[in-house]
Amino acid sequence: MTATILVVEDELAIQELIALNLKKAGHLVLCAETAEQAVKMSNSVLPDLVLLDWMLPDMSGLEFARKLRREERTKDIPIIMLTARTQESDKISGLDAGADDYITKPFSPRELLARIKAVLRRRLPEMSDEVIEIGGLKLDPVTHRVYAQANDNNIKPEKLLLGPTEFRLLHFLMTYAERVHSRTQLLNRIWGDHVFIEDRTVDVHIRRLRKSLESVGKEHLVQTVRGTGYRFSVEKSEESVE
Amino acid sequence: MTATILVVEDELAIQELIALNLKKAGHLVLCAETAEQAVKMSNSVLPDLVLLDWMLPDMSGLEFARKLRREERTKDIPIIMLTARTQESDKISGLDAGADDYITKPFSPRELLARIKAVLRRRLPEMSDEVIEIGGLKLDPVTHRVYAQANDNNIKPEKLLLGPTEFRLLHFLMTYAERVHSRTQLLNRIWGDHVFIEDRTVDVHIRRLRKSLESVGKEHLVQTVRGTGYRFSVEKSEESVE
DNA sequence: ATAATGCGTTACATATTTATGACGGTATGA
DNA sequence: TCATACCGTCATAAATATGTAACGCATTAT
Repeated sequence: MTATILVVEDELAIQELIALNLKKAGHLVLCAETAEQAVKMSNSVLPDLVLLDWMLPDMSGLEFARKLRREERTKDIPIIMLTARTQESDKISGLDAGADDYITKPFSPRELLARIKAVLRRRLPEMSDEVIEIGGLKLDPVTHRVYAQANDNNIKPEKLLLGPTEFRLLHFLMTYAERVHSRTQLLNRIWGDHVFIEDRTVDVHIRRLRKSLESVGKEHLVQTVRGTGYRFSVEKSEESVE
Repeated sequence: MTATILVVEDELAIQELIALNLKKAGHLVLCAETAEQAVKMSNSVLPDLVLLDWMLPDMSGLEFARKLRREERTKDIPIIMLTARTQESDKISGLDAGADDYITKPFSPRELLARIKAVLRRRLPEMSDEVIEIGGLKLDPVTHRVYAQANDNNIKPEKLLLGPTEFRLLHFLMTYAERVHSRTQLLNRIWGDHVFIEDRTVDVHIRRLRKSLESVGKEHLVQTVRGTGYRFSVEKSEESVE
């Protein structure tokens, strides 16, 4: 549940307060007072979510939201609007601009965190800390552990040891199970978007992940789709008969 | 859960009503009509939680809340704000200066109690005075002592000597056993939010904690999760099956 | 069939992250 | 006031994770 959150708010008292609460919840917080700052900031570090004040000195929050939505790199970032008003019309146009949710001031930190969690779960499921269980594998983001249910049904689940990258990789693949991801997609989502890394590196990490899975006989879950990429799938791919 | 609650409310009828309900729920209640009174009161008896009316005759609730947050002794006290529904919400500039929650009047006693309970549990779960016992370790918040049950079953439990920080660290980790915490999270929750302390310092305290645990052969309970943080866990993080 | 492409696998140098012991400063208490 | 306990930081060692290149096999295209 640790996300990078960009807070765009001109009232410093509020900004600080929000930042405080977000940090305490374990998020990484970036702050900006103006849309201009926010743009710069999001250019260097791509946030996972943007908390956006409705009224900003230089550009309206609405406008900034549109800008985010227009650009390829940022168009998928969830946005939560902060507004002091309660008028229905604001709600409409805020959501229109592509905001995922909006909160009217004043709001409690609890409400804020709840909304953030909800939005993240909706837009970036791999960031929510829910346990994922597929194909006899159980991955728990909170305890950071992966268990494999023994194939020969019965008996204790075995614990799986993974390096940091392999853990994220598996988490991502399991979150979007059955879907094929190109190496580039995996690099962007798991390594980050600014990195310059060889596509082939993904192969190696897939290899390492598989090796760990082999120790519990689950290597068939990570499948290669030739010419396309990789996939986590419960169904066996090709080789049927043995 | 018995807590000392300071109620700051100038309308006596409401104050009394609240006090009545809180007492009935087993809390110890302090009442103040003005911020000035409230300050005096909190100087003599440190409350566990403050119920604060938004509008006060001498000082705004907002200001009082800030004052509480500023001072070392009171900065961690949870605050719940009371606001009248009739007040224009956009006059309330932003979050309640660090309020943990807020309730709009009129509210039901049941709602009030529920929020109080939630805030207390959320804000200081590791402050509840319950003895925690996991993995052969027994930590008693009241006596501020930690005992280790000897591994080679039966024989007297050994007492464990810990510094203040190590005690809080262990208390926190045991409270949220099995969960992984990043260094930043640990700093925020155990040291406090405003602190400017190196992440690496956590390592050192973990080291000191482990050293103490070694003396009773329990050091395996505090585990490193590379790239993420630390965890208190009963399960060994090493290999599982052979 | 042969070439071209894609993938799996391994080895390895490098980078990153943790562990640890030492040090100076501060608070605490006798 | 002196002694002790604690704390935060640093330097260095140790551990382990990471990205690449290289090579060989498998699959696909020509």
